[in-house]
Amino acid sequence: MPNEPERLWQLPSWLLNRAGAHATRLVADALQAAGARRPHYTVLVALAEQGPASQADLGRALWMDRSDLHAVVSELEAGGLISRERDATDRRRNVVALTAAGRRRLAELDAAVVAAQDALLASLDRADREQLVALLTRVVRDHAGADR
Amino acid sequence: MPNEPERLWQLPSWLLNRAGAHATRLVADALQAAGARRPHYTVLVALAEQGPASQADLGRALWMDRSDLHAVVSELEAGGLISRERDATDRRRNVVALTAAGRRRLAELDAAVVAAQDALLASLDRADREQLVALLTRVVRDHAGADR
DNA sequence: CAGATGTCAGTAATACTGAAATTG
DNA sequence: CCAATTTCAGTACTACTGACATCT
Repeated sequence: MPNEPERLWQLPSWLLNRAGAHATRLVADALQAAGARRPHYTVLVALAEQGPASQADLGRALWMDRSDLHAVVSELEAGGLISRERDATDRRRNVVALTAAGRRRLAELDAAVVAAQDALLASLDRADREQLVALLTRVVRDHAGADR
Repeated sequence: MPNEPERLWQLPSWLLNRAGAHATRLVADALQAAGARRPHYTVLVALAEQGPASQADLGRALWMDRSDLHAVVSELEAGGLISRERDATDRRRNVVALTAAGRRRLAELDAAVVAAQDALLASLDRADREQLVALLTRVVRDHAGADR
């Protein structure tokens, strides 16, 4: 009979991984219905908020590897959701920007992702959710100083 | 300049994934120094707590796939940390149990994992940590009913 | 020359799928 | 016959590493 190992249920890293896997599944399923994956959505959100940016800046803002970001940006460009052009003032950089189609697609994805958050946190009321977000933010921000 | 997209920092699933990735890295590094990986530790903990169990029961208790569990159990057996024998009363099952060497190894790994938790939650005091564990437990437990 | 950027190839670890063989 | 268990082969996604060419 499968008992729940209490030591694991007291281990923050294990709980984070389990909840994270759960979240990943819910969000991925929601995005898949719209033909996108998690990193694609993340990049679109960042571009919508801070406007055009280089791939290196996006990587630092999103904690994504340059290499993975390159693949995602290429796919988004192929789908016409973003534009990618050489920066005239610094020709090492690509300037990545949302297109009108990208903005429309993001609106669709947003609805799906919001619904997934609700499913994920169904057992928590509004105050609990804010508590959780506040605590996680501190953990993530604390680590953010480590690399960049 | 990489700004932080506020919408992502308000998104529970994103925070969970980031904090989870952070936790995974810290724990994996700690375990690697002792020559183990995360699932190995998890299986050892479960066996130490609930005693001998079949692979199917371990999988359900730990939320691990049968297929992945098979690989982990094989590696632990090769290292002499667990024993694996056919169940005489139900010959479909393997009875997996800790060996003395496994118990010693677990004690070493425990120290490393506890240290990793401290590094992970460095920015939270004791009350905050308990709050976080309580909230995550509710999220995970809520989802637990979904499959098993 | 040192450093940043984008690109490319490849790897490790996790989560998962589908199927076969054995047993209850 | 149906269901559970173990085993096996293979896939998808994420995270990461190392290298290279280009540009500042």
